[in-house]
Amino acid sequence: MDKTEISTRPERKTQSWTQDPEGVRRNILEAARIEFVEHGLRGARVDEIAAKTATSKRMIYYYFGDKEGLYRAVLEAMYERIRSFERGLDLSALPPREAMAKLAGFTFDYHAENPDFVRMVMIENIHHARHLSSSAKIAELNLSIIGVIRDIYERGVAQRLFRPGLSPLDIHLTTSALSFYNVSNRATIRQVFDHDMGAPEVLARRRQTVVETILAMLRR
Amino acid sequence: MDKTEISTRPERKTQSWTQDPEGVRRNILEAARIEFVEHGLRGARVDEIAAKTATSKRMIYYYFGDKEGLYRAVLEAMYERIRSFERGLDLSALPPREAMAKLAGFTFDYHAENPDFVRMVMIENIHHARHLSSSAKIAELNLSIIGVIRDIYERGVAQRLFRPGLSPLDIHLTTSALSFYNVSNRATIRQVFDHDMGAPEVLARRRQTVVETILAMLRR
DNA sequence: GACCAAATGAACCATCTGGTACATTTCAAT
DNA sequence: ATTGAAATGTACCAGATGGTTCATTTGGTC
Repeated sequence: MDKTEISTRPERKTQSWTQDPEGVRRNILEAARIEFVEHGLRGARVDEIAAKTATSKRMIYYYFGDKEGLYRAVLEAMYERIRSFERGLDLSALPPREAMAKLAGFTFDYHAENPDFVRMVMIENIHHARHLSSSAKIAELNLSIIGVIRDIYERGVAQRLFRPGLSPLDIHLTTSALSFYNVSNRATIRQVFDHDMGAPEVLARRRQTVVETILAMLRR
Repeated sequence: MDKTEISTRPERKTQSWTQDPEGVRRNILEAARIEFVEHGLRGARVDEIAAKTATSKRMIYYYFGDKEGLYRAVLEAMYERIRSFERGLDLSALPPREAMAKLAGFTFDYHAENPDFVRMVMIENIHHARHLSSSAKIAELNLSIIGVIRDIYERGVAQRLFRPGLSPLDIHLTTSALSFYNVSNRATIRQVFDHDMGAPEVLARRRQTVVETILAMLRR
């Protein structure tokens, strides 16, 4: 079947393996995540992803269709992951200020601990979020965080702890921005200010400032 | 000199033009900016840049060496541009709170009005800011903004308007984050929350919240 | 144990893309 | 007018890269 006879490989023309579709899928997804996060959609090389895999490039196309299909799969998997973490929070029992501080702290920590997620969101924004279109899961995820914030905020306003007039989205955007930026812009911040936002002490200090800022924003 | 005789072009084998090195340079830079901002470093196509140019691909390599050289040139030009705007501010005459509000407002507006700059910074961060290394101009630029903030902040602390204990960089990072995020993550915010941060009313409202948040952060 | 769809391997290809070779023209100094 | 360096046009290429073709194997089902 080989068109060429000059192969230097041994006589073996066939090979054995065990089937494991789900394992192969996960394995590809993991390798792809690393590559896309590091090099972006266009910068990532399919051959390089395949090389990092326990299987072959053939399998990438078999399971994911094309490069963009693989990218979308990686993106979805990352968004699904964050949801599971968020569910672990139980804020409805805490008083408003404590609840908000805990939520802000969690958001800050999640971003700091998951730079891959942050980079993926950056990359997706560069591409105008065109791969994030028709995913019901994502809508659900984010509606839920808004709901959590609304609950805390309304309790806080009712107790005259928070100033009225803000929208839950305002609060979420502020929290996200202050959590996202340190990670997303870490490289330019280091170059420009010679200040490493990834250093533990720096990060801890920044965390406190961010939480305090959120609370200051809410104060009457 | 043509190796092929099947050209369908007219007999003309030579052509006339006027020399204009600086114009050509600027023209290339402008076309490159558009392409890099839209597609990123790897995504941008040199042929496409050349096509948007009044001249040829040959000139790109003549003036900028290679694709990365061109990218660096675009990046530097954008950083230089923001400096000229910043100089226009005169904040030393204003009282601390007003000065800080004006600075925050300016920062917010500059980001909102220059999404190209924001995208370029995003792209550079994706690449770990490796093209931003040895530029003295950039260091100077950013040192100056820190100096401006320090001046305002120290006056505010001396007048017991601001709480002590913050660093100028803290304040700058907060201002930047709140100005950057709306623009950098506009695409995902729209997809996820069905909320367009680019709409004028939305932007104006957000601007006010951001300025208020900065002031709240500083308040004793 | 025959059979078939799902799963996998290995080589191959068409095209895109950054970069270059070479000839030619402009412009300023002499 | 001459000349040489800077500037420009045209065609071309080598390698990288996304994607495909074709054959083969596995595992379950009857």
